Order: sequence, then structure tokens, then C-alpha cells
Amino acid sequence: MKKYSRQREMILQSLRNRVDHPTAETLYEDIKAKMPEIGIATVYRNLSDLCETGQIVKIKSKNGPDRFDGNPEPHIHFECDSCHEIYDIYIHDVQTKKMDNEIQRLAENIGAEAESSNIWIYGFCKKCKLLKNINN
Amino acid sequence: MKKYSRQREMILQSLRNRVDHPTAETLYEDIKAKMPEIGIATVYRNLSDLCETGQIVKIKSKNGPDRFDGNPEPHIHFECDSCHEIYDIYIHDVQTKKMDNEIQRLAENIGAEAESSNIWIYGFCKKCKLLKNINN
DNA sequence: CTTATTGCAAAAGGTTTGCAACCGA
DNA sequence: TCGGTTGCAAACCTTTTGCAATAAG
Repeated sequence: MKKYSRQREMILQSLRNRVDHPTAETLYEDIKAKMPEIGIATVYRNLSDLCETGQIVKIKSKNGPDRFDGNPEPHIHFECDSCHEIYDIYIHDVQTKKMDNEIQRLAENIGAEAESSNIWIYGFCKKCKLLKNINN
Repeated sequence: MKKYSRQREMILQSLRNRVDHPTAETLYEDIKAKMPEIGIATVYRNLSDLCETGQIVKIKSKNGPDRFDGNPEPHIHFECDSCHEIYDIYIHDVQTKKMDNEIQRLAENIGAEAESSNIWIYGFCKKCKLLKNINN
């Protein structure tokens, strides 16, 4: 049976209050400011728990440590090839539904049953695109 | 200036000869059978090089070590939530082009410039779907 | 009182790096 | 010969685990 934990609540709220996709380490440093006794193992353990219950999502970036997303609603991630920042891309419901159908169909092509999907787009973010243009 | 290396060639060919998505370790064990002197560091170094030149692709599975794909052509990966096997899903050219346009458009929504994309589908593969149905 | 959760430190797992020897051009 | 590449071992970074102490129900 799961019990309430001050730490777990703090981790969930800290992640939800952010718009970026922090690593466990970043989140740990953040939380330590308000809760100095917390240990990194507690952060990892609770992030795992929260993923299992679907309250948050673990995302694997192209390189570096895993990142976490406080928004479990399906959306698309854009990762910049230059600064490695990750941005969210939301699409409207009709488009989501259309995409879901398409994904289900694609899975059926190999006899599988799709449950969820994950779309990543890579390229140059606004900032890095600009910088690239200036330098050329 | 890059030089030819027997090891790099062997790594590339070994990966291309497979239809699955091996880890660096698996590839290393495989190659050691024919080339016992090879070191794991050489495998990692060359896999990185081959990724940089776009000859192969590194893929991040949901858990466990990174995997490598000898086919750099864009395609979709299906990862089984149960056995964690990764399968390729190919779509035809017209559909690919359509999807490319869509992705370009989505990136523009956040002012970014898309270069490539990566679509993952999760669920139950053929085998595990069957097993699941038997057990219920 | 019972059991989930914590913090710590140590271990594990995967990948990278420093370096002298080696090999390709 | 020159500089890229190798194999080895050690280092590194991220994540997990064992354990006694603590806190929730």
C-alpha cells in the first residue's frame, strides 16, 4: 500500500511547476534548496514511482541523462541539435485522433497492438537557427 | 583525415548484416568471435564515428543500453512494452513525404527548423499480444 | 505496531578517456 | 614518417541497491 510522502509530493510539484524537462540531478538541486535533507536516491526512486503511475513521463534525449516531463498528456518533443534544449509541440485534438488511428494502423502492419507513441523532431530551435544564419 | 580501419569496417558490416538493433556489447561479443583482439572501446568509438557520418543510427530504447541500427533510412520503430524487442516499420514514399511536410510544419509552429524526426510506437508485439490473450 | 519511505554510501551498469603501441597512407 | 586508430585499464557519469533509521497509517 502506498503511503504519503512529503518528498514525493515535493518532487511532483517541483516538476509540474517547470516548463522545461529537467534531469533528476537538476530537480534534486532545486529541491535541496527547500528541503536540504533530501537524498538523490529519493529523487530517483520517486521519479520512477511517478512514471509508473503515469503522473509524469520519462524522456530519453539524444545524449546525456534522462529527462522528466511533468505533463503526461501526449505531445511531441522537439530537440535542438545544437543546444540540445527540448521543446514541447502540441497539436489539436482532431489531429491527435487522426495520428492515433494512423499509428494503430502502422502497428497492425507488423501484427502488433499499439498502446502509445512518441514523436521526436530534431533540428535547429529558433535561437540556434538565428545564430546559424548570422554566422553564415 | 580519416583512415581505413579493419575494425571499423567489421563493425559496420556486422551491424548491416543484422536485422535487429543490437547494443554495443552484443556487437562486441559477435565481432570478438572473428576478431579476438578487438576491444570494447574500439566498438564504442567506431559506433560514434559511424553515427556522426550518418552511416548508422543510434537509438535510445525505453530502458537498458543504447541500441544501433544499420539502416540510416528514416523509418519508424516499434518497441514492445513486454519483451522490449524493437521492430522496424516502413511506410511508402508518398506517406513519408506527407509526414515530412507535416513535421516541417509542426516545427515551424515553434519557430524551429526540422531536420529529421524519430517516431516510436509502443505496445505489444505479435508474440506478446498472443501470450497476453492466452493468459487472460 | 507495521510497513512504506528515507538518506547514506556503496555498487552497478554503460560509456568515455588517457596512453603507449600499432598501422595505414 | 606522420597522424589516425587500437587495446587496455582506469575514470567517469548516471542510476540502482542494501540497510538501518524514520515516518505514515
